[in-house]
Amino acid sequence: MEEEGDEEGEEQWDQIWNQGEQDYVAAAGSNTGGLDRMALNDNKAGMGNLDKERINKVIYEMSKGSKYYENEQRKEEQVKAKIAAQHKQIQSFDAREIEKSELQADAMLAAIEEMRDFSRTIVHIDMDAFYAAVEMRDNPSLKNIPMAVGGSAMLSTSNYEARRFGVRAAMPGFIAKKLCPDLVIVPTNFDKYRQVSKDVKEILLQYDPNMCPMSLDEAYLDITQHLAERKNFDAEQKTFRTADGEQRMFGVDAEDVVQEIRFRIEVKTQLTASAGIAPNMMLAKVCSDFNKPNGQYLIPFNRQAVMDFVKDLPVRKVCGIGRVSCSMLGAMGVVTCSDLFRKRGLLLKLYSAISFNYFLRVSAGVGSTSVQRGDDRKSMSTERTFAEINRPAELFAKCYELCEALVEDLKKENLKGKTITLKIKTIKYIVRTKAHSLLNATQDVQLLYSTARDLLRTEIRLCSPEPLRLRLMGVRMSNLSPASKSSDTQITIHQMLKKSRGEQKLPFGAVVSGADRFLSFMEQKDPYVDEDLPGANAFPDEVPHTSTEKDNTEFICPVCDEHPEDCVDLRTFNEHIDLCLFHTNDEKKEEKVEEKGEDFAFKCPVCCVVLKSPLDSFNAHVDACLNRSAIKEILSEESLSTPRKRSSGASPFPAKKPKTDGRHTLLNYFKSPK
DNA sequence: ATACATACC
DNA sequence: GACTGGTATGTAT
Repeated sequence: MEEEGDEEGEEQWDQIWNQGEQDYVAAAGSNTGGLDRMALNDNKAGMGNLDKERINKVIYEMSKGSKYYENEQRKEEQVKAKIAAQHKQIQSFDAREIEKSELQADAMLAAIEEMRDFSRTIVHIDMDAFYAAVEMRDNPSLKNIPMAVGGSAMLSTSNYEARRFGVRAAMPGFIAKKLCPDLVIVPTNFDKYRQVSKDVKEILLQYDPNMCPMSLDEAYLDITQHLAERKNFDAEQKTFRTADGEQRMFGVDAEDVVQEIRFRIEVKTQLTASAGIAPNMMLAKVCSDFNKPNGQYLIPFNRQAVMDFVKDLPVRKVCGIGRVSCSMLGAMGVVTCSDLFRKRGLLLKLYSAISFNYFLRVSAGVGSTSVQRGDDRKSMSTERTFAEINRPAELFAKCYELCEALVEDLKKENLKGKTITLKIKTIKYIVRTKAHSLLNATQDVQLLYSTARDLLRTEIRLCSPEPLRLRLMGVRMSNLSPASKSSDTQITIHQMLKKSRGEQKLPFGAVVSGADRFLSFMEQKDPYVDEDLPGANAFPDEVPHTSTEKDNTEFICPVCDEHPEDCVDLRTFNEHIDLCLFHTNDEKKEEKVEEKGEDFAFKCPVCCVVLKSPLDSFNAHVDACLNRSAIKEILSEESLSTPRKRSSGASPFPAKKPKTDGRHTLLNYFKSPK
């Protein structure tokens, strides 16, 4: 959407259009402690009346010294280092090789020129300050006051009143409040935006059935076909009226069509949109920003017009060239698109073929003319920011929560995936990702979790004995494929378990969690009972948890995969996990893997069922047995309030305690806390 | 294949 | 005090 993080105000760029370089220089640390990336980002449009000095100072004052700011400094250093490395590389070139590269670049440019295409009319539609506009529409009292949509942690967008104060999308609410104490922050209402977006799309589809929405508030259209058909339209087909019945007839040119589209959007939604019309998507996108808000701009469909447009266009305006690329390019004197051409010899030597080709295309004003939307998603993920979590038990529980959420989403789209990626962000804002690919794609929570859990466990161990202190965790599934049904290996396990179930001691003990948010998990049906299969309900949920079973409640450690007998309550169990993390390493896991050769019938150490299945399936089974209850149990309020400590004892297990009688189940433990 | 960075909304 | 969440892709190893 146009209120994206690196974007800004929407007065015409007239002033800035021809002074990119100045802007770049001016951006460097004024009042921001020298940290360019902290500064208000105004490189895409003029923010004429803004007191940038003051705004940057406020942002800096609010941020300096924070963990966030320190991380930004770190990243800034990295970028500087990259620029320095680039500089060094540049110095190692001699003029002759640059000339040679220029010739090579010219050959590539000729090929690009060959592909230049003016046959398509591409339109980019972009709703103005979308979320804010919707909120203002539905609550007129917000209309003439500075307002933003989002929360105190982060804003999604702001209205134009607020932008005058420097309040913008991707700015934390508390800083925005500092910049503009009267700012009203309205919580996001996505359902509403989705509905409005749907209304807009309905209109757009009439001009291009293959229209490509990029988000709730923007879309690309190829109206070539419509323009051709429109020649035969009668007056009525080009006539639309306002709610008041006022009529308006539109012409047959691209600009007329876009006027019509924008008119219809406004009539239908009471919201304004801006639009760009150009021979390709790259240019159309830039154009839609040019006369924003509530305006449109067309680039004539000939080479000269395109080259004129691109000549002084700051590279930062181009979709795909962000803050960092802009800095890197700026460091070698590339600010406008024509600079990309001037420096093509150098760029060819510095950048990869992909990047260089992209730069050349940009310099020539050539972009994609095909608005086909790639309908195959590549990945799906869930991530959450939270107040610091550092205790392993809570980290594992959070991980499980995310896996559950992700699987729910996967199932909505009937997808399964092979590669699982765990993402963590420490309280210092350092982000790490760890990935592991399975042999087969899955959409099974237990299998997903068992993998994510291993990745998390490794991270916890890696920083041991220090706790892993996180502010965010995320789980992603990639390598996706459609989830066909019965071929899933999990089914095999389901069936096996069901077969043997009657003879087995039930694998799961009574499960109780003090945390409300896990109650639903506790109540959910046994994941190993597949209702779609006959006999699936032979053991309804209520039955397994007999009093006998409860008496056999076991605490399963997510680290060592054992259920130490002496863990009779959550406190001792937590101590066990901590010790376990401290004392064990991945050797144990390696051993286990070796044990499991091909074609090896293996007895689940938890539920005693003998399984003969692929390693991943077996692991899934064991992990399910191990974790179904354990992860939840350890999250009680009691456990959370237990001070975190690691004893230095040699044994990974807590001191042995006498086994309690049947009444000392987790359930009872919580019903009558000590 | 994995890790990390960049970019966009 | 306090700085998102989801997806794609490029780059390096």
